Amino acid sequence: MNSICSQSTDSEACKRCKGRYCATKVSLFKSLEESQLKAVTDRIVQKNYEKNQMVFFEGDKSDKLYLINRGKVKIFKYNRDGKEQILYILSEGDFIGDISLFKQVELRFNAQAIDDVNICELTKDDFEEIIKENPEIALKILQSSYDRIEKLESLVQSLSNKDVEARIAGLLLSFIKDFGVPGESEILLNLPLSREDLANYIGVTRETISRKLGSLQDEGILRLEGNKRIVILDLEALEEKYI
Amino acid sequence: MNSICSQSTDSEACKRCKGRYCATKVSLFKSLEESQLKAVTDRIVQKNYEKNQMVFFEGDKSDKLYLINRGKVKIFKYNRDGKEQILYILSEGDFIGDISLFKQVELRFNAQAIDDVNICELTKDDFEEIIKENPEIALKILQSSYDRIEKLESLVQSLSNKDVEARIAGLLLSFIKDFGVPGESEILLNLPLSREDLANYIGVTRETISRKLGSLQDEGILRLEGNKRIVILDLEALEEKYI
DNA sequence: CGATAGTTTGATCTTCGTCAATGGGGGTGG
DNA sequence: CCACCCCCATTGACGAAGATCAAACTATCG
Repeated sequence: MNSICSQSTDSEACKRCKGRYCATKVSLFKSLEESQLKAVTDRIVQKNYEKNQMVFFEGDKSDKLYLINRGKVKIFKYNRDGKEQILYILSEGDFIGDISLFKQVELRFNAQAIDDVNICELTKDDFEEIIKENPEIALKILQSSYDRIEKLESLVQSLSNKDVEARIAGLLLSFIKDFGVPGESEILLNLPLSREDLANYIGVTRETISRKLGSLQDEGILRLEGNKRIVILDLEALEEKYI
Repeated sequence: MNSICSQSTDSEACKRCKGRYCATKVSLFKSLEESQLKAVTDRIVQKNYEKNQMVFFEGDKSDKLYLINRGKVKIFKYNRDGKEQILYILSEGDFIGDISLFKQVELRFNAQAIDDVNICELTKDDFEEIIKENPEIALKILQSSYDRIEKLESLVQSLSNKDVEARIAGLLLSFIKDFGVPGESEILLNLPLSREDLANYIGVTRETISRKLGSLQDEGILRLEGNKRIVILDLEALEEKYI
């Protein structure tokens, strides 16, 4: 999912075209024809959220579909001890809100912008209208809900792992898959999350993350560059930690 | 989901009718008319699995839909340290296999009978045929996949809880919801799982489960009756532990 | 260049896992 | 009908690993 639209020029274009690009970007609408795409686009309202701003809160009435157009959004709940448990990191092309469209009336989690984020919003009614006109979208929703199930199952798998090092390895590997930039022998990883968020993802404290990343660096598996960049030096060794 | 068909008489009927009852029992097929129901029934193959028998294995080719007709089935994976991580407990009326029907070719988890189990099996091809004839089933699949997502999200929530007592409380509460029999002031809970399985569900050891259940008993919150029965004495206190 | 939020490091405490021994209940065979 | 056995659960002692609290450090941005 390497963002064309995250370049500034294109995001300019996005504004001009009133969200058309974001509709094409979302896999849900990829199959639509030009005219239908226009119908979707006309119903979309674009919004910008700046870094750390909340997109919605747990308990909010769920009456919209949110399509991520640019940036990243973290979806999380608070657990018993008041810490965030991150469930998903959504990027460009992903969408959320669907679950509640057919069933729930309240959102079951919080959504917060990680970057500066541009989101296309579609009301529940409009969305259902679109589905009626294009029933094949329902199948795509099903598809994407399976993707979500898979993500959750592997998160469960990871959380059930006692060994914290294995959990971190798993987290890094999944980030590499999503956001990694392969070099000649190394892989550059621009972390979308702070240490604290990393910790919240795999259910440990930020101190533990620090220590474990430190020891992975000592072992020569990776190199930490500032707070937001990690260079993976030995992918195989990292995979070994996870398996 | 209180089982009519788990009574012996009815399960006799099930055999005679060649699976018709199991088709009606499954929410997927509830909307079907008599004639369509018959079409489904004719394609179903019933199988019995005895306690602890495996229904399928992770990595098996996924070419069937499994509808639970009687009994309970646990769905699990093995994690890095070789222990089971239980993902779902399926009972009568639930089904599994759907996820792989449209996408994967390999099952991503193991299924094992907890009780003596009766399962109706439907091939992938037959199922797709049925969906074509009854498109409204697709929507039900979507619905049930949302249910699954909810289950997983709350499992994640629970696993991310450091406090083991809270995790156990959460597990008990979810069992109460599914299998609890309310009395006058107490709630009787017939556990579907062994101590070891309970432990595998929330990612701790069986010894820890024993100790924590013991201390909940000491606090007067519940009473242990043998290995498979728990009487909940103070539901509010239990909920307090979870919140 | 300085302020500040985020990160790392250290020392101590708590909790759960591990290993080993004991206990009990249900089913089977005498 | 009882005794025995086996499986499962419980209990105890100990150690390891991560949480917590506190302090030092550093990246980043104005």
